[in-house]
Amino acid sequence: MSDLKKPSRFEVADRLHSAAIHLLRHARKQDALAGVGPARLSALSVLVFGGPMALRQLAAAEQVKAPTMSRIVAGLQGSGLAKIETDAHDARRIRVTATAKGERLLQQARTRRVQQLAEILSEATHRDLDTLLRAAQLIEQVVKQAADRKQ
Amino acid sequence: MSDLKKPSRFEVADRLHSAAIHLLRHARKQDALAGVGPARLSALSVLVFGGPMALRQLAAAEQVKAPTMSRIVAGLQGSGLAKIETDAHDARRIRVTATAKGERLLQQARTRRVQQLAEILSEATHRDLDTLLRAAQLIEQVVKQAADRKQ
DNA sequence: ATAATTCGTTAGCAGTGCTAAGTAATAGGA
DNA sequence: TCCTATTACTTAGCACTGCTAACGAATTAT
Repeated sequence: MSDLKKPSRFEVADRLHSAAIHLLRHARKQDALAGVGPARLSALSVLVFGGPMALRQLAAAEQVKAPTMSRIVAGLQGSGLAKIETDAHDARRIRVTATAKGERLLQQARTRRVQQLAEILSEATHRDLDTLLRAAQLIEQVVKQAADRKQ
Repeated sequence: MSDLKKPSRFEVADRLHSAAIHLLRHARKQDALAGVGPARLSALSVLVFGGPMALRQLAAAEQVKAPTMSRIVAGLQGSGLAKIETDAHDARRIRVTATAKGERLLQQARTRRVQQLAEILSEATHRDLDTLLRAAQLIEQVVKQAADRKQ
């Protein structure tokens, strides 16, 4: 109960936006250790958890235009983190796949990021953690709903 | 009723990380409309809500190195969104201030961002909003504590 | 007075976003 | 079938954002 005020959606959205930015800035520090930029790391994550896919799909998943993803994939390929094959049914398409090295690197980077955030949460009580967990679940839920509404 | 399980810091960090990424991907779309890059917009926000400050302070607030902030401020100045004065007590320092134009632009961008996220929250109940607001406050708090521990 | 520190800038690199324009392959219609 | 339109990806070139290294100027400490 604590707060008597009923927060407006606008107020919540604004504070949530700010909090998310500040939170991710801390996680970002660890990314430097991976030796791979954030866009490549994020795309690699999609490949590892979503499986091989065409460039256009990958671009859509990352909400980025095709030329941008083309360069990201080229970078991943150059580092040996992903490989490109041509589609058997459509020679225009490519099939991007994470390599074993890519999967290994992603897991390490992911662990570092999460541990960095866990460290930040060291002052949080169990009650706080419960609130944060429920908030994270809510966010995933409403974001998914919003994405579904679009298509 | 919620959950009987006590969430670990690691688990909370992991879900929070994922939620923050997905949330910000939606907000990012609106930022393009401002005609000002995200780093400049964010720095301008600090100036508007935190008042005039030295470059070093601003860099610290944005968790960015001095040369990066130097360029961001130069960009803001070039667009007439901020102005630079010399500090009266210490001639090495500069005093960065948001202009009226900067404040106006920030408020517009802020409104767009907030409306975008508020739309996403359209399905959330008052109870959900309360959870999200408290989570946002907690995040800001622990991030601030982490930043203070460093210096 | 001199040395060390602090503040900000400049230069140069890498990465990431975009649009415009080009190439190659596929799909569709006359 | 052949010609056109569409789709998939790449290339080129721009702007923005992050970094380190190296510099000049001002302040602080010895």
